[in-house]
Amino acid sequence: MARPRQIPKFRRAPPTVRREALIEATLVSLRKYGHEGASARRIAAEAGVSPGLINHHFPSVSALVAACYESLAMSLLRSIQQHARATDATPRERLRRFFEASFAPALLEPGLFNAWLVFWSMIAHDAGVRAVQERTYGAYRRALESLLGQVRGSEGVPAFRLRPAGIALASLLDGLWIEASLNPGAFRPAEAVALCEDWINALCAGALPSLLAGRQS
Amino acid sequence: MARPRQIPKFRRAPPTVRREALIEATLVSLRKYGHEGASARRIAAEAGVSPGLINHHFPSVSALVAACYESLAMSLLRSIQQHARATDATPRERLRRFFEASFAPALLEPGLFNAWLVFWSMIAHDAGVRAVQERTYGAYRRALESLLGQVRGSEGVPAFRLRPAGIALASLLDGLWIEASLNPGAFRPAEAVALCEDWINALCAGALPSLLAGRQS
DNA sequence: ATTGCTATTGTACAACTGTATAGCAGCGTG
DNA sequence: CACGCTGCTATACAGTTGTACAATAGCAAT
Repeated sequence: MARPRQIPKFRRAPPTVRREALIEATLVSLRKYGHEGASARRIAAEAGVSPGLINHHFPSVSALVAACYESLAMSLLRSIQQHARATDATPRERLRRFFEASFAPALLEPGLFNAWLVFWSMIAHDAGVRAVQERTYGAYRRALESLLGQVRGSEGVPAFRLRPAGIALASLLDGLWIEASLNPGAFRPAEAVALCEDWINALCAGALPSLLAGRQS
Repeated sequence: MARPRQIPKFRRAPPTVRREALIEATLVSLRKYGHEGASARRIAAEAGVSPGLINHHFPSVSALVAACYESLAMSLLRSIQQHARATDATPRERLRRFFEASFAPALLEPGLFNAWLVFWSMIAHDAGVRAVQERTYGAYRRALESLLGQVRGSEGVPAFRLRPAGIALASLLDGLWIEASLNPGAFRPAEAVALCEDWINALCAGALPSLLAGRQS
């Protein structure tokens, strides 16, 4: 007794909305299935859509994954930055909040790490993904340099070279994040935060001489 | 005028030798092609052998990749350790040499990073690879703990918690290695070594309080 | 109610994947 | 020289992949 054509077979959506939905579905698929989640059919299924639709909105699957990479990286950075500057705190407190946000449960979820591995492994072969990597890494580095710059202006803090310090801090954060993702039991988030704070304290105490100004290497 | 059957179509090899050759070919293939290099046909082509031979010597391609992972990780660790304890030096010098070996040109070659990404991305889905990861990470951590233990015994060095310190140092090394692999121009190997040395110096100066003994977190 | 634009589907395509298996052939043994 | 063990090849299989394209159909404008 069902009336014919009561429920439509699919719903149209404006390109912008559909593209965003596909990017979101890609993220879910990558988190769930890792590298195999980057397949057109897997993503389409996750989005509840036919595989052909991907090529209608994106030139290729790689381009969709690249868009997903950019969207995710920028969104995470924004969220961490927002958490860091939420209070009118001292520069050191802002850094601490940045660290805390970097090791929040959502960032340590295993699926996120696997998605990131997909992005990284595509850098070598796909120019679009490589471009996203450079852009997002630059933004990340600039965010750290900005926070470090505020700390450097504080009293009693020796002049250190901002750019290398930012790169070094990014490495430390990445290394701890990867270690925590690969080996969940190795340490607790609070320990990672403490290690980052220790590093900052050492930097501000002049205990990291290779980063002090006036040196060449 | 070629005499018939002058050149044989293939050469037999004892299982041990052939297995080693397949592992070596896998390494080359992963370095060259990244994730796509983990295909049975690609590896077989690299080894100059038919695809079916892989399943004759290994239960599956994943098992071959896992064997390659273990072989490579252990070989690299041995090589770094050997370089570190070559001299009858002080513990601090041994650590410095460990760092230098960790950022030698061979370790920073882009292909190596891409091979590593393949290993890591298989951890989530393949139990064999996961087992290798746990074993090799354990060996790596133990090596660092051993070196750190010698440093801790030195004069004027405060008692620090060995295990967390080893994990933290492993994270720092990994983070710098990844940063250098992803972004070759970010810093030079010597800077990475200097950052590691700075960290050790800070640890020995008691400037990393979260790692000092007698604390719980 | 009909028209028309176009987002969407469904399918076809060639190329690829890992693995199983039947038989060929290298090479040590007699 | 012939035998036979077994490492090895070649092929077949059912599955996957990304992309292209004709046909369909949602839905807004009229």
